[in-house]
Amino acid sequence: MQSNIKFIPIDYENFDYEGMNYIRIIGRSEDKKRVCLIDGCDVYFWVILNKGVSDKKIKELSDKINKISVVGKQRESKVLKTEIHNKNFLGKEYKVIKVFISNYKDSKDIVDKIKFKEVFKIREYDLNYITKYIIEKKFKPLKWYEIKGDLLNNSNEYGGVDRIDVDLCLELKGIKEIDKGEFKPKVLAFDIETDKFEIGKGEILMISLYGENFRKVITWKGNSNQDFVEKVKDEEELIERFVSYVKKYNPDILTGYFSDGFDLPYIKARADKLKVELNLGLDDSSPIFRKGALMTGKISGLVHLDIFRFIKIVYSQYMQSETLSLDDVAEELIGERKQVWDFISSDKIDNKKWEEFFSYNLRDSELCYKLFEKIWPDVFEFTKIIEEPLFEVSRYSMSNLVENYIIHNLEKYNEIAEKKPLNDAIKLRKEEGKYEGAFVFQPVAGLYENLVFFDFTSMYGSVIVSFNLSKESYLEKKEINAVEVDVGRKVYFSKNIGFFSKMLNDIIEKRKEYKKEYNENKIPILKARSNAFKLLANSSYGYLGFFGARYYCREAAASTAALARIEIKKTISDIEKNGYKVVYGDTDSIAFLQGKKTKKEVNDMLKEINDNLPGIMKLDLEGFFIRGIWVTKRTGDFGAKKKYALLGEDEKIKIKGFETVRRDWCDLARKTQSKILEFILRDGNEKKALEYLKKIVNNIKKREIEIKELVIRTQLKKSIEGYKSISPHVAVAEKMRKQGIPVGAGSLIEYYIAESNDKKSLIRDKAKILGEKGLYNIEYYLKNQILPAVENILEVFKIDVNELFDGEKQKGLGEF
DNA sequence: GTTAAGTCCATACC
DNA sequence: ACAGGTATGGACTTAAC
Repeated sequence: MQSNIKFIPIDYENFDYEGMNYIRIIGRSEDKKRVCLIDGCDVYFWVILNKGVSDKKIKELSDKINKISVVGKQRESKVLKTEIHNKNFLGKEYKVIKVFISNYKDSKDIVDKIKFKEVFKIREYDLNYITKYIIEKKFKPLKWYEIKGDLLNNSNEYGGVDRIDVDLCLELKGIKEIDKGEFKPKVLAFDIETDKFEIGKGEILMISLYGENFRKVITWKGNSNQDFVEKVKDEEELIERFVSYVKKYNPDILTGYFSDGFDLPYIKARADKLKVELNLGLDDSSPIFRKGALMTGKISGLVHLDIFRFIKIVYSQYMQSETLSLDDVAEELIGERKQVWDFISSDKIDNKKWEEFFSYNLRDSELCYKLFEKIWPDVFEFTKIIEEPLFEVSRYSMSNLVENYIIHNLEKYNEIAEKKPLNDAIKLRKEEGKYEGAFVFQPVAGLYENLVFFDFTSMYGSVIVSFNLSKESYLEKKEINAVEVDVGRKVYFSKNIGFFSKMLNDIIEKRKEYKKEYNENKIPILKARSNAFKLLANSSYGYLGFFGARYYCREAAASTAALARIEIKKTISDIEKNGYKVVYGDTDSIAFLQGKKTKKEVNDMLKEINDNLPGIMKLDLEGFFIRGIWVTKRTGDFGAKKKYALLGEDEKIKIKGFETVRRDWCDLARKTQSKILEFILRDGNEKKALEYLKKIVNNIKKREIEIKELVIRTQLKKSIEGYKSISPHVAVAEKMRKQGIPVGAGSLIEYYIAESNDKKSLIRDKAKILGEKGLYNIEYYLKNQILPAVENILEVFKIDVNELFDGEKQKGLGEF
């Protein structure tokens, strides 16, 4: 029986049946039914032949390849057929043999048997089946299709893989992409509370769930009068209830915050220990964990989405939050906070406290649900643009996103994909070392008035496109008409525009287009679309220089930086030739003094510069600023780079690089510095700033400052054992560990510096955990926090803060 | 034992 | 290991006396 339905693919999973590869796709129909599709596609790779191999020889080779088979433990795999094609590889056309095989898992073994001198390269045997399938069938994640399929409910075909909990299961017969726009998945958020933070230790105390018209806290602790709390008899039952609620709610997406690294593996570990089945999958399977640098938990049939992972990659660089904790992120993205709760040992919790704990737990799931709604447009757009399954895209690193975009767009250029570098190639690439990067203008410290900022839009991306810099265009030796770049030695690039440049140009064009669309219609989905292309454009340069990239090309990356240096320096000198004084610049931005010139004159100059920029490069007006301050380095008497503060025409202050924006300085130092910068920028002089400083210094001395303003936060970047040098935060982390507080790579260590009798001791010996008794160290906070934060700012006004601090010593409290 | 240079480390800018 | 290089500056470590 055939069915025709409108369908959106959400999750893809491959399986083997009788030695062949198949795919199971889970998605929704237009009428919100959960549908499973079974399908398959050809599995093949390409044998690229050397130039000049005769047709007769190619035929011979094909015949030999056709006879290859490998016998493994699992199955026998063989070549099914071969075809001869003309395809491009790195921009050059070749005769290639398309080799179809029975099982992609054995492709490497088959490839190893193809050893003929006529073979130039063999490629695409390292693409995974799902990627191949999506490319082959053009059946893309999160796009709507009209599909045809034969009913396959609970049959024995395909070994019974269709026996899963869905409304409809079809053997796919045909697809047609349709334009049906958005998709609102059914989402369930979850969060657990435990009495230990380490996976494999402690017990699950409660699990909360939050969905549309659904909220629940399941627990075996305490007694509750709150309607969302459900009490069960023990932890076993807690896990069982959790599973049954998930199944009943029937979500497309189960989401958590850091649930890859904590919630899901924790539940799994407890389920294993208690011998309870964690059959969350639609086929009743348990989550499968992949251990890498980060653990990843996959549930069959529904998408487990860890919001933290996506935010870390896609949002974090544009976020203000100092940590990626649920509390900070929720505050910044949706303006809501977690419920306050101090963790206490579960045996010390009384009934009233349990009630608080339950609602705390539910609140976390609620925030998670709301965060999901907030990030969904971005996740949705990225998935559609990258064309990889949602589960993967939500976890991909930036390089993975770029690379998969490339792989899914190669067909337009008749290109065969380059292979992934193996370990030895990666090692070699790493040994090549760094290359010279961006140019940073040496500023002169001072307070400047009426500044103009220009910046290049997507500078590196536009350099790559304009000069055609990529692996395919890179020439081993000089050729006529080639682009020559000096990166310490001369390197050359062909002027034949390659697919990499074309693709990147396309990305930049789309970014422009969607940005324009968004400006005309400010809806989240358009912003997400524009943002996704911006991110892709901005990271393609990093991708060129990334050792793990298929299209890694150190020469192209180095040339991009070199040409960007040349262009910004040229532009600086153009601006100077127009009679302006340039005061700063970093990579793609230039700051100069407007002087007596009008805004129109500035804009005219901008236009003229743009008329003469190469290729698609473009300089933009970033803005006009009323004042700006640059300071000297603490060591040396010349201006510090990457540290400045501006007052915009909109009266807003922008602070870059200063301690104010560094989270490893105490709040008091940061606040004091930002106030001082603000006084100076707004008033144009230092008088009020100095008064303010004196007040703060006085307060410190009188011990009127609260410890919480003096807390220093430093992240532990690796395990405690990994440190060669024991800095204060490492010493504090060690102390915490001894007290049984869990700390590890990634923990943000909080401490303050206390008074100590031993004057010679190191700072780390005076560092105390919050809550540890002690008086804050006046000398430390004056000399190591406040003074260094303000010294170079006031120096611009010829004020030696040291004198104030020291003078005070001689005069007693005198002046202060 | 003290001090200056060197190293490690975290965090920022773009 | 999971985009790149450039830069500041604190605190510890080490070398030199």
